[in-house]
Amino acid sequence: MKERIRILHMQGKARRGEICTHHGIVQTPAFMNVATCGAIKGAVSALDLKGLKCQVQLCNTYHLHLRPGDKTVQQLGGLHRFTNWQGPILTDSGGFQVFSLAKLRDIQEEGVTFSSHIDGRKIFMGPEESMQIQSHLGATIAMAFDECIENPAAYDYVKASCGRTLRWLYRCKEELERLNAKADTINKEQWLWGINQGGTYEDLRKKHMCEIREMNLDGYAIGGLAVGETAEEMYRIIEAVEPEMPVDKPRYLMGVGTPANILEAVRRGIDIFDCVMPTRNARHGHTFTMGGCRNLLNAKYALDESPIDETCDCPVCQHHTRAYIHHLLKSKEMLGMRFTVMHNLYFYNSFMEKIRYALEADSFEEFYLKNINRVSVRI
RNA sequence: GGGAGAAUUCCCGAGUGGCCAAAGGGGGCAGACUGUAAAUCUGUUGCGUCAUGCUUCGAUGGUUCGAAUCCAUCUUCUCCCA
Repeated sequence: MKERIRILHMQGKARRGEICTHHGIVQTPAFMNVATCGAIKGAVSALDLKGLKCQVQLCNTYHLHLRPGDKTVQQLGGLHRFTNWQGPILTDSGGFQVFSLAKLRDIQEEGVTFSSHIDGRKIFMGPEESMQIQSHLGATIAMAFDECIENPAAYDYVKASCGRTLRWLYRCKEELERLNAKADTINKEQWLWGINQGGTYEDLRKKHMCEIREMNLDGYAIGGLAVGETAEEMYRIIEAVEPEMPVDKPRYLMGVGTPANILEAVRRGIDIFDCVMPTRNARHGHTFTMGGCRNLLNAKYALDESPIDETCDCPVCQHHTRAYIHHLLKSKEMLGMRFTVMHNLYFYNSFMEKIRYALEADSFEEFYLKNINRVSVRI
């Protein structure tokens, strides 16, 4: 299979590349903006995203299957037409919900039975169901259906789970190939990215990565990180797995993370990320800047007429003050969340852009040293 | 004009002699958040030179070893009958 990422430049393990999809090119390192239910939470539309340097969106299989239903999205022409976002879309497989809905599930070899978080009815999802749903949604990239295990977990459980996730991956690949060949499929070139698991055990991680690498998929993710282990353990696992990852396929670190996590991971060879942090934290007033984080709900901003970040070019920082956004958030006006979400997404997307520029200029290491501590401080 | 009831900490509202600086909720102040959670979670919220100290439950006076709780008077408010 041909390469799925073109590496333009490298500095150490860090890669500057581009992923050429049939919905457009993604310049990497890149951040995927999370639109779980087909919408960025905080009333930010596909139209807005164009002004926020967003390259690619992530939507969720499980959520869209429950509502409005993947068949409905299919009837409406797929996610691109439905949401009017014409760039690349990746759909998460529902595997993470096996983890996050832990109290409502039953995992078997065939698949997982969930209780819907909406009305409690039983939902069965296995590899085939996940692929069928993702095919109906018609995203650019489908993620494999996996089991994400909380860290720390017992070695024997992780080992057995990796075996099952691998068997599920074979089934995912076979099912998606079948679906892509069907006449009525919206996206007949839908890609499949596999997901590495193995908890915090380097040997299981490497073995699993080698096994899924053999399947020659369109991309590879590292999953099951930032779910309980320390940041140092996460970096150690990335370092252990990375040498086993194909160089010509995108490398996706799922669900990560803070700006510092992203810098550390890019430095260890990761290309693409997603995380709810910029959007979720924004809704609670937490905003990101290159100089650190500030919580606009804090009383000290009540009379502050500065923008969120004096150095930021985002649409919000061009027009609105901390005092106004503070008031909107305190009043629980949706506009407040919209503003902080827009700012944070712009921050994440332009943070990735700065990383790309630094890589192109061979100054990534300087960029890393200058910012690794600065971006995390509270201001 | 007659009758009934009520006033509690920033707000609402429990508490009817000691276990009460006073439940619970809201609001305030702060923290958390990593393949989503707008709707969540945590801490804190009379003052203090903080190990048992001080002031506080409409006001004043009283009963009692001890009062937010009982009594008297006053003030304000609500409802009912005229």
